[in-house]
Amino acid sequence: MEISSKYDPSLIEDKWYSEWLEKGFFRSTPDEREAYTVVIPPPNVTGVLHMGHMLNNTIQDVLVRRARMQGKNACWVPGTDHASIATEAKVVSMLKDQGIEKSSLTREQFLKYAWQWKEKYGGIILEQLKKLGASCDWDRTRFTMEDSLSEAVIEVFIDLYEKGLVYRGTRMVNWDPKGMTTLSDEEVIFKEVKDSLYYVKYQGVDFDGFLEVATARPETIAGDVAVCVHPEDPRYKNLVGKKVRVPLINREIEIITDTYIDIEFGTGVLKVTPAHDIHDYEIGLKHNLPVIDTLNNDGSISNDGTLFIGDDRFVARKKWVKSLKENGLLIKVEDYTHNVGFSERTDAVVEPKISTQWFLDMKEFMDKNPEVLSSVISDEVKFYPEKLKNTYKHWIENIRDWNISRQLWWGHRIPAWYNQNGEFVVSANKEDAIQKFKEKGMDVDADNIRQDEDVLDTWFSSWLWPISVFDGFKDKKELDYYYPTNDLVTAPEIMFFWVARMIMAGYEYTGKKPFKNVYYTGIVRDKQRRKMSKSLGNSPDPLVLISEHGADAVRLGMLLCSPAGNDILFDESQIQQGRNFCNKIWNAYRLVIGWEAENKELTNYESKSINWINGRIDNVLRENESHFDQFRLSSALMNLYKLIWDDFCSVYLEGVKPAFGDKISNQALDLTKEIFSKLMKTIHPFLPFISEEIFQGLNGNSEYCIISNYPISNSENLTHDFEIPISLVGEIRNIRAQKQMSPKETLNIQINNPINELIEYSEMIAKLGNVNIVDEISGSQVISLPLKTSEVLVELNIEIDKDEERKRLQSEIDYNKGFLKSVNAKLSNERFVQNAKPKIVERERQKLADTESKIFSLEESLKALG
RNA sequence: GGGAGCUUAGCUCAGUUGGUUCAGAGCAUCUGCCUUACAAGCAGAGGGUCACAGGUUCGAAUCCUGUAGCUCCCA
Repeated sequence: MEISSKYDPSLIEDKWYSEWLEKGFFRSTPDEREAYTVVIPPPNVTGVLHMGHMLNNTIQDVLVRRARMQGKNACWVPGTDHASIATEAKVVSMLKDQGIEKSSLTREQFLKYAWQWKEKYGGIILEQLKKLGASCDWDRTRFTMEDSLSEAVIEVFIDLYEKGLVYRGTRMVNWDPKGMTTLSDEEVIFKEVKDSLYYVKYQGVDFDGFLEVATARPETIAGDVAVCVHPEDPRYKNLVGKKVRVPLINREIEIITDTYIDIEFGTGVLKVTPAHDIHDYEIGLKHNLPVIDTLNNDGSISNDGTLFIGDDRFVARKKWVKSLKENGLLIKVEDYTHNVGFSERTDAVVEPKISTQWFLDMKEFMDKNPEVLSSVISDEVKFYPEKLKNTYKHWIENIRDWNISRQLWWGHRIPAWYNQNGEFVVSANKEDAIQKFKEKGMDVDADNIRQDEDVLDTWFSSWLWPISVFDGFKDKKELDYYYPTNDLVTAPEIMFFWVARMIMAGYEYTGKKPFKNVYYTGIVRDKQRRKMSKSLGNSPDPLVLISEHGADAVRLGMLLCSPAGNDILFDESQIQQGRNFCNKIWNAYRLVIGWEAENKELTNYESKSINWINGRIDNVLRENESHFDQFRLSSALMNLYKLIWDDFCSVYLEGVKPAFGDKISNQALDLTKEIFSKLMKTIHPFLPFISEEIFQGLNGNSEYCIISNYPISNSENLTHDFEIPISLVGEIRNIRAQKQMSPKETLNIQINNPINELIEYSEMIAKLGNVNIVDEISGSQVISLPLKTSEVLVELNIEIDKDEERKRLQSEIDYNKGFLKSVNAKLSNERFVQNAKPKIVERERQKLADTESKIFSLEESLKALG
């Protein structure tokens, strides 16, 4: 049978994936084995796969596959998130394209469209993950808005309300005028923006002249209720308590004092606009000032804004500036760089806004659950990389109440009910609500009860994910087995949104941590370190990459360049490297299955080689255990890459490969296949498809790589006796390259005083170096190579430049003498000999002896050259 | 403004309690090879004052202090 020299992943990937599915290898049910659990960070239900998902899910799959092969009951739970604001925004824009305005629809009509959208696009991303090879238990696929998970969300809300942790309150919140909803603090992204600072005249009422006020937001002037100066500011001391006129509006406001004011900033005078700035709001509360809200929910000027009513805030700003100028009230304009908050989802400039919302009292919550912080500090929940512990600690220690209501329709509707008097109760349904109103002695008219219009923050459902995917709020059976989960693989940017809150929910509702380890991946960037994004067009389509190069190649390309905790700089050439590696393995496979075997003795050399390669494998397995423990997957993969390519292919296979026309002993062939199979198992978590294909091919399709036992390191000792022959081969090849001789040309060498290794491995030296080892070299053109106490003479068929050869030897001697000097210096330093560990001193003595003998041998060669 | 971290080869990064010839790996580069598994390959080579300046030590890429530059997080 002819097998192509080019590995074609398209021929096998789908085949194996469906076979694994069919055999149920991904499925998990509780049994007596140790559980290994991972819950997927649920992607947005209508999202599509991007490079970040690829990295994230490849890592999870590597961990899960390895655990499965280690005999654990591996359970990887997939699912999607309803992503309230993102999905609603998509549906709104889809409807707009069809000429339908959201405002023209009832809640029910809108939700119908939204569910249709979800049915159509929901879960595409999960299908895409299958192409990557993700070994999730698909029977367990969950969705944050399905019935069971929704019930858990409502139950938790009610519970927290009854515990007094959830409250309804009027606060200054972050308002997204584009999404028309509030945002949590975490959903606000601060960016540095170049703006202008306007210096405006506030005319005195009961004094001559005016106050000069610097502001970046002239469009909010109509909302001014005071101007404020620092009590110690000598410039304004005698004006305190007097009045000024609001520019253009002419309303009179008082000059007050507060120590909040920065004397250095602007003119040292602040216009106090409580409706539109958080600090002004606080000053307003302190001084009992009124609130004038000059903006509508969509960011346009409200009736209370007096001027430019209905204009967008940024349009109004320009008009205000123009008008101030025309009226001689604008003194000057300065460039001003400051940080402005933007909505994470819609990128609109966030407006501080006073509104009534639902909050979770975080201080109280943390007092009740101190483990949320202590578990991370003590590594009970371990973060990789560790440095993120600090960030977490800082956030927790400065935590603020969590605004959990959103002015959206797509999501879990808040289970609060209002009577005709505006009083409310919290309960799961209307019937219970009526009951509760009655119990509390409040008026209740069944026809006039209405449910809160708002929905809950998406993260208010995701924070329950590790519990709710096992239906842990109803039934503890699966929870007891799978929870706490083992590893969470996610992006650092959602540490506060999600990771921290899962830890909170975990301790509140199970009394336990939700996971043991959190591995934060980096952000996928392009070669110029730009974040991959749709708008930049620098993000390749992962599915195209998979179809072009194969899933294995993509996985390897992603992982090779993603050291733990670092951003990954993605470049398609890395995937080519992955593809090349697959091809290398493929060709090794072609070689081995093409060998013809016959019944003969295993040679001494073959058995040595087998011992050596097994030792190498054991060594890598041992190193990789610690790499895996530390989530250093790149290092583990690189170890395997070199093990297979350099040790197995370039040294082992080249060494035992029978000469043209010869046959190999069947014992050696069997052992080689065994070694190859072992390597395929070892690499399987990284390259699941090609490893399964080759593993099955080597073993006559009798068993599956995916559920085989992951190899463990058996021997403690790596055989080092290969090193000297290999280094000799290297030197011979080097001479060949320097003299520009063909690799095809066989050279004669003579070994004087051969040390053991050179005798034992003479066959390998001959093969890999393409040399004949003879007793006595006949020619006169000879190069000498000292090797420990032996000397190797290489006979060349070309004239040797004796001067050049002398130079080479001399420089070698000089280098070694220099080295010898430094070793001697150390050893003759009494303080070194006294203070250094004996082992270190002994090492230095050994170096001294080795170098002396090497110099001696080099000098002999130089003499021989005449 | 507050906090955390980083700086090692052209690029991306390792470097574990300070001590093997410790200055490494992969990629890239250069040279020679279509050698019977693989040119998606084989063989070989070059390349770094470990950001800078001090200090501790017998010994510093590693520990301490300062300086510069960069990144991230929070307000």
